Amino acid sequence: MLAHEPDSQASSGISHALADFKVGVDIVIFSVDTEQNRLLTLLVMRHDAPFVGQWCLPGALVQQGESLEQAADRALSEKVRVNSLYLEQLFTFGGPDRDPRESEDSFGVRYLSVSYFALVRFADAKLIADGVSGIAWYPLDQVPTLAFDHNEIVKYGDRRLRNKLEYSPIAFDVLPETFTLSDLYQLYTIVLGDNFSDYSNFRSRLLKLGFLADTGRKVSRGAGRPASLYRFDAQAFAPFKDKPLVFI
Amino acid sequence: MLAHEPDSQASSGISHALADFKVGVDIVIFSVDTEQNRLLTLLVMRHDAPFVGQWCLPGALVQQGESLEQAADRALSEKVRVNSLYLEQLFTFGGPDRDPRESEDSFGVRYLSVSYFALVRFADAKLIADGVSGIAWYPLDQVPTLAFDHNEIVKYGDRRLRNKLEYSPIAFDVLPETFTLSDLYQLYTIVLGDNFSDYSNFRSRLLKLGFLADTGRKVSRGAGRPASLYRFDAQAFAPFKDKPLVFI
DNA sequence: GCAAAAGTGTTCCGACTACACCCATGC
DNA sequence: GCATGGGTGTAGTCGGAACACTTTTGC
Repeated sequence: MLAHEPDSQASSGISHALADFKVGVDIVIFSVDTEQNRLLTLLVMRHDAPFVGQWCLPGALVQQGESLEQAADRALSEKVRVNSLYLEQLFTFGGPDRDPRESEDSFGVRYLSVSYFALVRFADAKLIADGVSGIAWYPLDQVPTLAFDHNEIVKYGDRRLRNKLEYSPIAFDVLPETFTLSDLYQLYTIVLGDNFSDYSNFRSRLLKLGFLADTGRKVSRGAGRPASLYRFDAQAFAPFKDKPLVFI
Repeated sequence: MLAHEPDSQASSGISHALADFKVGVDIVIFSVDTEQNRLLTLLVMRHDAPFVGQWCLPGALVQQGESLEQAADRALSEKVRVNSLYLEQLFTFGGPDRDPRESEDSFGVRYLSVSYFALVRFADAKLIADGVSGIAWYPLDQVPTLAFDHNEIVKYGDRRLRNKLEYSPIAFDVLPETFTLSDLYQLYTIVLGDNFSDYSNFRSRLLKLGFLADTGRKVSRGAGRPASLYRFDAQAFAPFKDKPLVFI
């Protein structure tokens, strides 16, 4: 970047002053509650102006010496304690007037948001309740109106989630360590909507690929035949890396 | 973004000061020279410090009141005059120490780069030679060492180009208004490498999809049977929008 | 036994592969 | 005529869709 120096822009007449920025990161954190078959996203309650008392995405402003990813990690770990984590940059929103604080101090700084997309395991994600700020998992279809342009970011994250699910093994970052094939199928159904595939076809396709290892253990959930517990075998998956469209 | 106020970070001890940013946009501009079967990217010569005399991507620093996309558009139109244009955000690079200017003024501002990905038609892309700065199309496989982390951005853009080509109609933003099926096939071959598909199969698959309209005109290029000129029919393509994997 | 959930197998059909072959032009 | 590139057709094969069926559990 930065092919042009600040001075090279002063050449012509009007208002070519560079904008000053603060940079924030906002994270759409997804998780799946396999018990209740719900796709969840983490929201926090704002307790400062602007948008006091409104829900928004977890986020943080980038500090000196801190990388974007570090800031994202910090924002996340302030809100929830996790073991495994998938994190990926989403999109950068940087138009003027997206943050009301800009107008307050006129020539002041502009706020730019680099959004991130995260996946965590629901079972081992412990929310950090600090007693002050509200924090909660919201089913994706019940997300209220959020502060700033955060609804747009959530929508963007949802799109990415659907796409990723189809051609990369992120499902296993959301599922517990061991899971049944029904769990896996449920997950796909929850995210991609019903009738994305027949269960039995889904089943045989995935097993044929050979990176799901049968643990030998079985689990019985209410009535019906007990299901085998599987484990994702990263070794066996390696050859599929970079290859398109493995799932679904 | 910005769930946390600046003051909320001053709570604990050490250096929690927010970083100050200038934001730049850098564009990887791709074009395809169908005459010579080359995939090209546009580079400009730096004539300011740092990295004087080195090639880099076209870019600009975001000015007050300007959106990211506007800045990208400005950076592009300073260098090349085009009719049609495909523009899409790529990735945001924002780690500390990616720009040597940061260290100069110690506590000074940090430079963040939002990279964009652009496609233009080679035939009607007129480079703007201002007599001072060098500017040139480089074959992608001959791109030299660039200033900053721009080589990384180019690599990223190349990946995106390959992916996009497979499931969206961006090819028609690069090809001339009318083109032969060989032109289209060449384009895919140039970008994706040889033997991605048989020509005759590629041909019938695309024609069957029905969004390539035969103009009735033919063109003869040297020996051999003249080829029909086709046109991309956006209307007819509409139903395929949002559907996965149409091409290849 | 019966319902419920897991797991297996089979048939059908469309799509992609890999060719072989025909057509129109320049020289 | 013949080389060159454009365009058409076909047989073989692979994989997904749909659905019927079997197995193992709880009650």
